[in-house]
Amino acid sequence: MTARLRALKPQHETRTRILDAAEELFMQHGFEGTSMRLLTSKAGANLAAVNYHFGSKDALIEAVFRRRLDPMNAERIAELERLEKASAGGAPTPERIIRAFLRASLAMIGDARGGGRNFIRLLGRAYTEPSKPIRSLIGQLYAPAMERYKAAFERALPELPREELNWRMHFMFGTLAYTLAATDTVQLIAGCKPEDRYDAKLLEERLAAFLEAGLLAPLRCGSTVKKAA
Amino acid sequence: MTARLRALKPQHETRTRILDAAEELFMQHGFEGTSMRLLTSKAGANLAAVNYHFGSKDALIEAVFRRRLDPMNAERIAELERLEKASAGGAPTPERIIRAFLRASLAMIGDARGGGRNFIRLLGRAYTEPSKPIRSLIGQLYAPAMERYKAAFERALPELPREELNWRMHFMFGTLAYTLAATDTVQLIAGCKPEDRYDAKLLEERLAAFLEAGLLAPLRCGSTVKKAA
DNA sequence: CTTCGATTAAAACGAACGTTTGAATGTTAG
DNA sequence: CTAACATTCAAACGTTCGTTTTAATCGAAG
Repeated sequence: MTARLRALKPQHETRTRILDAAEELFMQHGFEGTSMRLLTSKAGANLAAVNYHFGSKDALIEAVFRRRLDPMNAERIAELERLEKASAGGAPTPERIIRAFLRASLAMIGDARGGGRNFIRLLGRAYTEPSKPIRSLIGQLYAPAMERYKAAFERALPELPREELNWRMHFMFGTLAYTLAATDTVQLIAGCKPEDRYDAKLLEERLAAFLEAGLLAPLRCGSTVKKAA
Repeated sequence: MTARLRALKPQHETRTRILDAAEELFMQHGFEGTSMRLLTSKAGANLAAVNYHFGSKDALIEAVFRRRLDPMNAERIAELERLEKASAGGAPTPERIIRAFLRASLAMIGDARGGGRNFIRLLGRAYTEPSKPIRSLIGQLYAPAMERYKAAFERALPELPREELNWRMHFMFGTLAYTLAATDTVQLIAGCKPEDRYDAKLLEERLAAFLEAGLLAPLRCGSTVKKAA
């Protein structure tokens, strides 16, 4: 009991140092490209520390995602519920829902010191990660928030066929993931000012405008989706 | 001279078998996750064959991309030039430019037998690849087509600020890359019929509608982008 | 001070990696 | 047939990987 308490502090210090180092190195070199030796030396820990504290490299990867993704998704859901309460009965507008979803990601982009930026870029990469366990972990961690937002969009866009909504959410998610994951070196389209790239406010405006328009795009069959509110 | 000619057939057989196997395995397990032993055994070749024919694993990776990307970008540019010729002087509409760009990617999605589908998904992953040499290779291979399309969009949307266009092209590219790379397991938003996922025609309609709307989205400052034609 | 549990440290483990080597093989020109 | 060539093959190279082991270190409780 007490023995566990006194052990918590130093344990957590090393644990978080490892998590921070892993976050950055996984982002820079990928999971397989990051060796335990490089990782532990960057964290200022012994080579065996990862296996002692986390059990294995795979368990460390999972811990890296859980540390940030759990609170992030909780925040996303809270933001949505706040929004729904504010609109008292009626459904929030698609734009507001989109902005609520974006906000948690964009807040982390601005957090360069705390490592949030590293994580958000790492996360963007994880969606296209070859390793099946990692992808299913991400999917599983995301699922609750995803369900809530899907339901919110369905209520906001009752005229949009469900299947079309699925696809458009897929597209929206891809745009966000790619935008976040893209690094300075993958500038296929040159010309974005580097200082703007991490400006959360600017990014939110640009992304929200693009995504809202895409989500509300007219259907090919002639009928258009009426803009709510 | 003649010695080179007679050697070409068997050489190319093994080479293409290796390229095909690499394409599929790189997509499934990533570059670092694919060992030469697994790769060569799948290709029905000796372990040393890769180093004999390509020089190294990295050179093989480059060859995998070049084999498909060079003709694909040439096709993209040809499609655009055809479009510009058809519209005789005036700029093609954004929708047509978008569709021209999509077509080359979507044509490969339909090509499951020839391995095109494997490659297109591999390509989607490569944009967020941690390895710097790979990213810069992709960027370099894409650059010529990218410049042409950027110029085409600039002519089609003279009222859209250049910087905004850069961002929106970035978004569009992300949507496409993510959509192509997403595998069956990364179905964060469930509900897409599996048989629709590889239907090039359907995908083109859905993507074109979404991307065109996003590209033409009204600017926040009040002024909107007029739809051309 | 002693004891005990948690943590750190150094060293070694076997396995798998990309690559290289040198001989065997098959194919074609002279 | 023989010589010359590109290709294939089995084997081994040295390195690095993730993990395990065993001993040292530390900090509070008794």
